[in-house]
Amino acid sequence: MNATNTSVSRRDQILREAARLFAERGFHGVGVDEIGAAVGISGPGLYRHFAGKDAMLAELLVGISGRLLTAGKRRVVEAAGPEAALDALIRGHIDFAIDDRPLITLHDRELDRLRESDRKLVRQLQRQYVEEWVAVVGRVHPGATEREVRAAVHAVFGLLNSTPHLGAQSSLPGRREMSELLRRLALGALGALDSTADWRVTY
Amino acid sequence: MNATNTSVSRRDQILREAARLFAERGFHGVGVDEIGAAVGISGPGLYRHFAGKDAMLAELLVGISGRLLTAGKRRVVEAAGPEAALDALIRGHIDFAIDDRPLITLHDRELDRLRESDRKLVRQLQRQYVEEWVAVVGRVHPGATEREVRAAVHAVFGLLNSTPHLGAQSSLPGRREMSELLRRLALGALGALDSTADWRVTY
DNA sequence: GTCATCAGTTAACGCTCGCTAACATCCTCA
DNA sequence: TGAGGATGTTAGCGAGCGTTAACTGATGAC
Repeated sequence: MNATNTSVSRRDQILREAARLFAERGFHGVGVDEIGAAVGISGPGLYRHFAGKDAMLAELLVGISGRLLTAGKRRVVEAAGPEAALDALIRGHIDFAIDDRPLITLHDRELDRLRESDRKLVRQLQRQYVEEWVAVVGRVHPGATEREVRAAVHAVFGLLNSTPHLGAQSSLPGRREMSELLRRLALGALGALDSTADWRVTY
Repeated sequence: MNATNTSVSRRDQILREAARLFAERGFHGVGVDEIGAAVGISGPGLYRHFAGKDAMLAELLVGISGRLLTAGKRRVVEAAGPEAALDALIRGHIDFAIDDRPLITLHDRELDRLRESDRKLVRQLQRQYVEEWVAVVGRVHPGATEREVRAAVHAVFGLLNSTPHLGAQSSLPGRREMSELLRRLALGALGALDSTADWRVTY
């Protein structure tokens, strides 16, 4: 039992360091020896915990996709109405983006390095997550076409996922301030879905 | 002269295919043989045109960064006022994002694979481009702090650069429609910089 | 007509990488 | 006590990589 606990903790430790390294230098740019060194063991020692380097990436991507979807679904059903659901989706996504920066980075960057079966699974989870958003945004902004909504949702993902790209500079807002700002920006962007015309001629 | 023209054209052809492959499978995930095959020659034949694989990536990243900055500066000085300058920056960035998808992808993904000198150069060009945006956005939305403006500019980059991530699905808007939508979303997001409070209590 | 240059080829080198094999150590528990 | 599983280690393999070397054919200049 204690051995099992130690093992799980080691696994998680490896996954966390692997995610960080993959995000920093790319999947192909990191060797198993480096991952091992990051947790204090040698490269081949990793094979006591994972079938291979691919398996680590697969577990990371399936995990983040699944958690995003699960949390998103829960937040939507618990919300009082569409506006509250949208706000909850935005807040939840921001928490993921800020707290799990490396995973968010990997999530849209290294998907093609997976075996086909894993890639299909991750794609399916991602698609369901997008659909969750599209349904909610479509109800909050009924004037927009579904194609517009779908593109806007992807664009808002890009907006919210921008945090990992700027590495902890001092000239940036703190966590709470950044979270609130991203939320306002996302709501502002989606709010533009309502105005179908008259955007060109203000000046 | 004719030989030089042929050579330049070949160089550009190689750069275009290399950008596409790097964006698809990552810098480390593409071999020189594949790049050569994409333009109809063998791997080592590339060394008649480039010093190495690194040099191709460097030329791509320096090129896109420089062109973004140059076009951005030109658009700002040619604009009638801050609002027009911001709109011109947005339109210009969208054109880059849509027309040079692979380069936009590489631009924020493979920067760390460069030699230090090249990386410094690209970073400097990127920073100047960001400053161009920050100055304009700060004038259009004087109520926001500079930290907010800076984070918002990065977020809008993420929004505008989201196009490359969705690969030409049929359920998406066409080029002109997508361009107009992205512009509205970006303006909507930045518009949220003006409302400092009262965003939480609408429902 | 010859010769230099350009643009390509194939062969091969040295290095790195993911992974396996074989062995060592510790912990647990009957 | 001692057998066995869990978790490491080091050595080494086989493949793939970027790059260089040596060579070949075409083309244009004098």
